[in-house]
Amino acid sequence: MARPPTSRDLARLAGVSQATVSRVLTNNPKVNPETRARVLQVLKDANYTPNALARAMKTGRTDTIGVFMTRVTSPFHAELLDEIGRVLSSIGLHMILWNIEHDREETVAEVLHQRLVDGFLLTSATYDSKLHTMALASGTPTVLVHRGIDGLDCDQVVGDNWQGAYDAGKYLVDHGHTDIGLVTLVPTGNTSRDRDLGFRAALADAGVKIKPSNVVTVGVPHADGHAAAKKLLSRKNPPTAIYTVTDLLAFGILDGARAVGARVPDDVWVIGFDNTEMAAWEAFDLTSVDQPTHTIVETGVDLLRQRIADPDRPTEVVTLPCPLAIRGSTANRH
Amino acid sequence: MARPPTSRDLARLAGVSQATVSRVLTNNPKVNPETRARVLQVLKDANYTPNALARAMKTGRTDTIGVFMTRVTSPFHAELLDEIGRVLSSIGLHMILWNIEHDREETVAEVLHQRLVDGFLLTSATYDSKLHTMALASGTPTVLVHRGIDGLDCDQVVGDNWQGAYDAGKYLVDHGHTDIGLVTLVPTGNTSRDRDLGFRAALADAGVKIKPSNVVTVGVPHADGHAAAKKLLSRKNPPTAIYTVTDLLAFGILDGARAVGARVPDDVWVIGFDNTEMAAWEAFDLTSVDQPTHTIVETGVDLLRQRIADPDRPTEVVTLPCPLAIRGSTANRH
DNA sequence: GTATACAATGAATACGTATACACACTGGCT
DNA sequence: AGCCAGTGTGTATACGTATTCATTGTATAC
Repeated sequence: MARPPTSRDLARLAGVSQATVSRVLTNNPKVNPETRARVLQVLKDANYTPNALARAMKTGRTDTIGVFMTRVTSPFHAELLDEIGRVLSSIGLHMILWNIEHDREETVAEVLHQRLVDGFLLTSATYDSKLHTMALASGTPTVLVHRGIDGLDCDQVVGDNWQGAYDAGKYLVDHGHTDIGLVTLVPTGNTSRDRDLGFRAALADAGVKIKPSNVVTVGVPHADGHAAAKKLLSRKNPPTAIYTVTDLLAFGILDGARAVGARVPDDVWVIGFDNTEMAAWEAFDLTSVDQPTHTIVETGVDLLRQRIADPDRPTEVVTLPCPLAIRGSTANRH
Repeated sequence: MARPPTSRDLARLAGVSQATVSRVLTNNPKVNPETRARVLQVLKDANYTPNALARAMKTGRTDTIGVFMTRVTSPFHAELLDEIGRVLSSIGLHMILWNIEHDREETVAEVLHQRLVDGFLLTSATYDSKLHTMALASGTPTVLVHRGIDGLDCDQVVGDNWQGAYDAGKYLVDHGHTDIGLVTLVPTGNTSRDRDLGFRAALADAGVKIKPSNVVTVGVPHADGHAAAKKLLSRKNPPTAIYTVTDLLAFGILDGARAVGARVPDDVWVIGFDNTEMAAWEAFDLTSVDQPTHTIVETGVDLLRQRIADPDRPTEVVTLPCPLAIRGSTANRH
């Protein structure tokens, strides 16, 4: 038991050649039913499992997908990861997870060429990251999910962040808000950019101006939302609504509002983006633009499989609608 | 560029044998410095990375660790996963992540024998799961982190859940509480069991009885904590404090308390377990028993490496203290 | 000047599997 | 009887690397 049995060992046991054992393992039809049955019995008795490495080396397929992600502890990312795991395992694929924050650039570069995985799923493409460029250059099939890059010749599946943000803005304007706060991020990619621009466009289309003092640019953590809300809401004439580009920031904003005694939605409406599970918690009850995580992942994995099967097929960019999920942090005023 | 270059290709380019290239790659001292330099230059020019599969097949080491986990979207689990990723990548190891909920049992069984990884990290050992038994039987080095199994001959690194729970109970009693709610889980493993029993022991030692009606047994989701709090706090004489076995449930309890108009900590104190990052959010400001996640993971990975290096070493069980992190959901009454 | 140690390298092999190829056997057909 | 198509099986090889073994050349010792 020190060394696991090989197909050759079992071939000897079953009185056949190693090739026949291999044929049984790969469901090759050219094998006598009786022989197959006998071999299968031997395999079962020995509790045999083929060595995945040897198989992968021979076939060139590892049945493993590499996933690059950041900030796993962020609620939306955790949900995205969970969904990716669910979809991959449902079709018998393994997942190697790399956290871009933790891994050194050189490590990542190596990984790309090691042929350890059949394809890559990039969830955090940003303008300044070389990751997608390197991944594509490596020749390994690659799909961008959740975050895309304009004009990149690469399969991509993203939510329609611009439209979702636009709808959020329109919703606020339609409900009479004119003094609106925007808590936004320095745009590092399409996602954060569109969630900002779409919102501004909706207000512009409605003739509502955003006061410069109502725009707060922050970092990603919860605490930044908290601070932004305090800043916006402790002024003399605070905005009557605040939109922000992630749920995590929205949670911080709700906390900050509470800290300065502003009631939601009575004093201020709050809208987030991602529609994470937590948005439905009573502590938050947050109106949020929904990301169709399940569909994004399912579509992305499907595109990846297609590209693995045919590396030369034309690239596809899929954009999925992001409908507004309305909850108690906003309320119809009439 | 269709086929990545092999060490043999580069050997030809450098005018040496494949064996010498391999010696350079493995830092074998028995190679002439000049030759080494020349080969290294060629390797660099070709942007070569050794095929990880072939290397793994030859050496028997994949530099990859398999991680089994459940409920990645749960805040504590996400933090645990993040920490595992950080520690593994810091020592150059990859991580294959399997979600026990998603993967079929047969899939898992296969994986255990495929020799795809050098070792396993199990984070969710439960009594009724056959996973740890199967993993150990597979002969692959295995370490249990976060959740352990009593008496199992296997390396384990766990928090001292019993003591942590005891301290939480003692803290409540010491501050004058006598009517105390316990929101608990059906014990599926040591962790949930000890977090229950330790707490009960503290109350028993202090001569405080827990009313049967004050004990609510629930499932894991946030909503269950919410429902439990509503149930406990909408009675005529509600408990003055509620302890529960995870932060996620505690968040639900805080939500439930808010829903029925109970103020925290004025009307009721709340204590959770895990001390997740979210516990510090202002919406929760939750007193919680801290799990030393970083140390748990670091120690666990260290044990795993040691076992990989020497499979016959005696097993170790490491228990780490879980100190109480006090926040605003409890307050000193005098 | 030969024997011996040692350094550096190449040739050959093994890891465990999948598969191209060769071969034997069967049975149906002319 | 001879042929051919088809079926089932074994032999041999390849995937890309690490490593053992053999070989060569060089320096040191007698």
